[in-house]
Amino acid sequence: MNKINYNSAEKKQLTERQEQILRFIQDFIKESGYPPTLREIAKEFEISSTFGVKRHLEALEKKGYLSVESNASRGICLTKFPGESTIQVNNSFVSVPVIGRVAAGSPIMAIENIEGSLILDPAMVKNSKDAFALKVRGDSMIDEGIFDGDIVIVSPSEKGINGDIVVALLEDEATVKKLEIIKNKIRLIPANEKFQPIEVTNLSEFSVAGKVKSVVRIFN
Amino acid sequence: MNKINYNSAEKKQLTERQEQILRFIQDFIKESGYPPTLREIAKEFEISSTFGVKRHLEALEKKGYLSVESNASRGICLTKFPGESTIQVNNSFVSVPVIGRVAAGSPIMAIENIEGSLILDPAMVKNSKDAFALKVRGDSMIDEGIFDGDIVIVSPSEKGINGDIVVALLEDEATVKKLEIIKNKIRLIPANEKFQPIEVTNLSEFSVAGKVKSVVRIFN
DNA sequence: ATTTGCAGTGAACAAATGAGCACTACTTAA
DNA sequence: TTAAGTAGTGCTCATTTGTTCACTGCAAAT
Repeated sequence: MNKINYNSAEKKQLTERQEQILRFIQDFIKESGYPPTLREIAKEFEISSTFGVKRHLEALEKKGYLSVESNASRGICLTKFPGESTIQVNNSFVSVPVIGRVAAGSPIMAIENIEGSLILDPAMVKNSKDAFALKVRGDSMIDEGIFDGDIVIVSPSEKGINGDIVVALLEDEATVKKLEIIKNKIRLIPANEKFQPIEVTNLSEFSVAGKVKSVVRIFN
Repeated sequence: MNKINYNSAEKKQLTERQEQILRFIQDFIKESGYPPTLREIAKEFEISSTFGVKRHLEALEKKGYLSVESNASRGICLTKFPGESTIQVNNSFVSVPVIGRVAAGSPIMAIENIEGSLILDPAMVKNSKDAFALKVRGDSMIDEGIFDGDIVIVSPSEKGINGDIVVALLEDEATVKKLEIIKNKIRLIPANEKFQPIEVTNLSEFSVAGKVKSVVRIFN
């Protein structure tokens, strides 16, 4: 989460001209579907030599805003929007299934349970294989900012450590709670004074479906 | 000559070859950021003449899958996505710019302010053109489940009605608040007892950047 | 049997395009 | 003052790239 801020600190400053040109390139691609040539950029800014443009591109490339393919016409590739090396803008995205109800005893990813799918940024499911989304019911986590109707993104490959927010399967019901592991004792802590912590005694009826990686709320 | 005036609404059938080529072009653009040349396509399919490729493009153009700019290198434009500044890469997801700080007086979408991009499900930006994402600072909306560090997705085309959560620009600062409009009086209501509602008196220094469509929180 | 549409070859040509050099001019910082 | 960074001109040159032509082969439809 702090990642985005982190990079902005060392973000390379653009000159007035460079910013204009970068903007033009972005708009051009938006309009045309392909990047402009050196001469098309030159014409826009009334620069009579392609060489001048080329050096602007080199500057933008050095500062990490785009990359230019040698000897290729229109070989400009926006490195995305500035910053964030971890998020590849290269149209990579993640589609996760949205789980509605968790039926008693059935595997959580059973097709019957899948309500739809959600396209997400890779940053929201970081490193997690087979992530899925779950609609939250109830108010037990409002103090953590997870409300009734919110969607949590769950990484089933991470079973959670002390302090993590997890989706726990307890007696065939799925609940979102904070995991507390102290001296082999497991407790599920709600984030709402009105609810009581749940002590896990019967381990055979308890499992962690996965760790909550992110939360999404969609206003109507 | 057969009639070509088929209904543009119905799907034009592609031949095996045409479909392969269309797919290749889509992938190429995704990978490189710019469309392939005739020769690059020819090489991929081991076609030795650019003419063969050109006629495939003409076929795809007639069938409405793309358009080709005459005499322009890499002048292929997929007709699927006429995107606005919110880059609609295709129908399945949306990429929105993430705004970090909002510099005093500067336009909110100035490049300096853009810290990255976020790929989202269209459902999260519903119908909104030019949507953007904003990182929230401060606790003034915790009762609405919007925490410090959360990312709100903002639709700038909607200026908000009474009761909406909006991003308000007040004296060159952006804040997320609940909008209250009663009898020509505008108030910004925080969702936190510790904060006081803000009465908007000086309309010249007040504007609504957009309505909050959704909230995203990413755990570390 | 003939036409029509699809798929491709090979070559020649012209236009579009990127690369490079030498030189000018302005600003800012050491 | 000198050096470095930015912004540009005018001009070649080599390459890339789209355009076009005549011709082949195949399969399905008429």
